[in-house]
Amino acid sequence: MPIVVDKERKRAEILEAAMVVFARKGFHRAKMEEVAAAARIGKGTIYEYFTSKPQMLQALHGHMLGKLKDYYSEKLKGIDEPPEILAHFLAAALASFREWEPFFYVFCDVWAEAGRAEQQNLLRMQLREAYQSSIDDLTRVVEAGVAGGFFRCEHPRLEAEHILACVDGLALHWLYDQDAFDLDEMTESLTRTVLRSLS
Amino acid sequence: MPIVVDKERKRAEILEAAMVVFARKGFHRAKMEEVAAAARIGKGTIYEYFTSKPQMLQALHGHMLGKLKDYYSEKLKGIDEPPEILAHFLAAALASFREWEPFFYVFCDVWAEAGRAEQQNLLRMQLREAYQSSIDDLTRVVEAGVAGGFFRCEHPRLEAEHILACVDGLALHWLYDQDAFDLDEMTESLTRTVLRSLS
DNA sequence: TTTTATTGACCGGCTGGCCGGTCATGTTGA
DNA sequence: TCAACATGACCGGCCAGCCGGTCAATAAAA
Repeated sequence: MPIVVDKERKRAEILEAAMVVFARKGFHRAKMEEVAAAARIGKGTIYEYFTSKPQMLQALHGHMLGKLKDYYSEKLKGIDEPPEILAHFLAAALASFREWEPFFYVFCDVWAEAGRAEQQNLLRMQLREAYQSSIDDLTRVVEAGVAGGFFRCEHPRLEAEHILACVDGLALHWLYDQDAFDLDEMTESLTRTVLRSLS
Repeated sequence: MPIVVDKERKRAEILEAAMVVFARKGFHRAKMEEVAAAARIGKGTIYEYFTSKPQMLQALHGHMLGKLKDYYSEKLKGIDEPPEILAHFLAAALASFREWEPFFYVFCDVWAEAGRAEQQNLLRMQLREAYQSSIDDLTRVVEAGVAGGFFRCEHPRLEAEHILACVDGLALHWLYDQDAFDLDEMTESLTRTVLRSLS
């Protein structure tokens, strides 16, 4: 039998390379050849794993969502009280700007692409689902806090949407004006604001 | 004298056309020829008014910032009390999603481009300045509210940043999942949350 | 053990089409 | 008549995706 390669593993390696290249140059400016070079493979090999450049972006998006999800569950492991969860979530979110900076650049491309695509577009659906699932998670935390007597809140879901929007908006502003932000200060003040608005 | 054209006016017309095309297709997929067709002029004529495609995006961005600014000052005209100003600002902001929808699509492209560009890049500087000036305005409103006894707030600037981030984040989410948002409901709840966090 | 056959993995040169930008050639109206 | 303006055919660089082919590793046969 011929060489057997761990396809899954290699695919992930290519996606890691793609993330670096896409993040730096932008999806449209990045060349498949550059991605290949970054992954130390030939251009043609990419097409053994992905069918097209847009499909690769979609795969990369899924890959990163998975990693971010793992990151959050790691950061929130073993924390039970809703106010604590919220505080750690916000801290993790803002810390992720630095830790996952390349991802947020790619996210800009994804937003730009998905917003224009038709509703059934895979990338767009993936984005919607990820967003809804984040909102769901956050809503549950707020509801648990209300049930436990930690929070007061009439519309947990709307509150969750505000929080998530705030985090995403900060990510955006941070990306193009990093110097204007002190992430630690921002984390502290955001946590204070959020907890206050829930009290 | 030969034909005299109102250059400024024509330039603005081209930018309006560009906005429509860029919004629908995205900056990179949009062709200069399409912009020209939308503006009912020849492709070559575009280059009488703009030096390149990226420069055109930058000009468009400036154009839109100006229109948005006018829009806000119109909406906030004659309103004096800080809580009122804030409420009207938020209402205007969320209403602008619908009214200026194309602009927000273009904004996605601008974010993606500017984030990757070097610090001195015109587009990036324009974005930074617009952001800082919005923050400044909002900070002044909060400070006035504190001075007038309407609000309590220890860090007006940070609070202003949260508010603006929240608005921008909502714009983003709304763009790719409009069905998930009831803008009126969102306006009401956001206003409530913001005013509560300042009380 | 050596030889041959088989197959999956990998590769990079090539090409067709695309598109930003230019410029030679009008066209217009004072 | 001519300056200002408009134009679209054209050019040249670029790049996604294709495709013909190589290679490496094993299995099977000798």
